[in-house]
Amino acid sequence: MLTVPFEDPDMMRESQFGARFPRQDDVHDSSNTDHKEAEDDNTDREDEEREEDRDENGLPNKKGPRKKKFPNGRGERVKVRRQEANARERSRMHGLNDALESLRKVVPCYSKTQKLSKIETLRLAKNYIWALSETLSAGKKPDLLAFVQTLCKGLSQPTTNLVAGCLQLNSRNFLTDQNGEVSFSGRPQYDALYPYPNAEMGTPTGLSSGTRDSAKPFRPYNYYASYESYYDSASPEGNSPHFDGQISPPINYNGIFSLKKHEDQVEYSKNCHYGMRYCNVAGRGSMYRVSPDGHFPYDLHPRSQSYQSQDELNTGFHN
DNA sequence: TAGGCCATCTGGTCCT
DNA sequence: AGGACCAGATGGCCTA
Repeated sequence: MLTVPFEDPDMMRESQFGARFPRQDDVHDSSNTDHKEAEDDNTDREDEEREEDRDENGLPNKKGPRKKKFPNGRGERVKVRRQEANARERSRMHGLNDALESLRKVVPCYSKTQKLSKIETLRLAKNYIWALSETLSAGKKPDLLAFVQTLCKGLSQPTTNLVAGCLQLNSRNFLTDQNGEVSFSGRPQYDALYPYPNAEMGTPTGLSSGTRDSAKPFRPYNYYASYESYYDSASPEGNSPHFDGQISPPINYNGIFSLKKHEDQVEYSKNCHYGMRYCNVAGRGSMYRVSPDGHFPYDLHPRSQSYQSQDELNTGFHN
């Protein structure tokens, strides 16, 4: 239950996140609410008094917002409606925040203790969708650094640090410049961030060797160039003035690229802590799950299969 | 202390 | 008429 009953002022003062936020009566008069109630009761009378305080042109002498004048009894009804509207608005915003919290949980780097801000959550989600879309459409094993750089594009430095930290990267490797561009400098802790170091750029989808040779040495790669190749014509961040609202992320698999519907949200929440898990492949209506165990996002598996390592992968992103 | 982030209130607009 | 949605204003909390 997100909505706190409006009738309970004490409850109203506690947000769902535990913080105390002021109500309007706090703002105007923090001493007590009785004064506010008394003030409300006198609304109509005040209107009458203000009516007398006018200049020769009939304009009010007092500065500040004027209260509307209502016939007898109507002011009270307007007040009630305003209170009800406030309650609905609070409920609506709580629902919005709840949805945002759900979004936080399915983008990388979810943390209960260090929550992403609203705007950063939206940016990261957009980048995440973009990066996954690009990876799927490319049909190649991702360059993880490029993937992370895409995730961090346009994010604030603290959020970039958080993402990098979640991936056990040295955040200094992902420097965000003044334009929001993320550039790479330095050598990544490749084995730590890339669970399948055998990745061979250019390996066709589903044809990866699948071997996990963690001893394979890190191969130098032009990460920034790879990253840029993701954006020949568009950027996931607002740096490209043509992106927002005009360019959609790449569509994959015959134009079908969808998150699992919310109708069984419980299962969705259970299975999707890490992020996007299901996609409708080739319009066949089958739900496939991207298996981190199978070198996500290359190997698509029927949803019926279970992957014990999913939680392990989630651990890498969520702390 | 300034700035970022947030919840809340509020009035306006649009839609049913 | 009433509800949903939106944006501006406001003030509290937190952090660098």
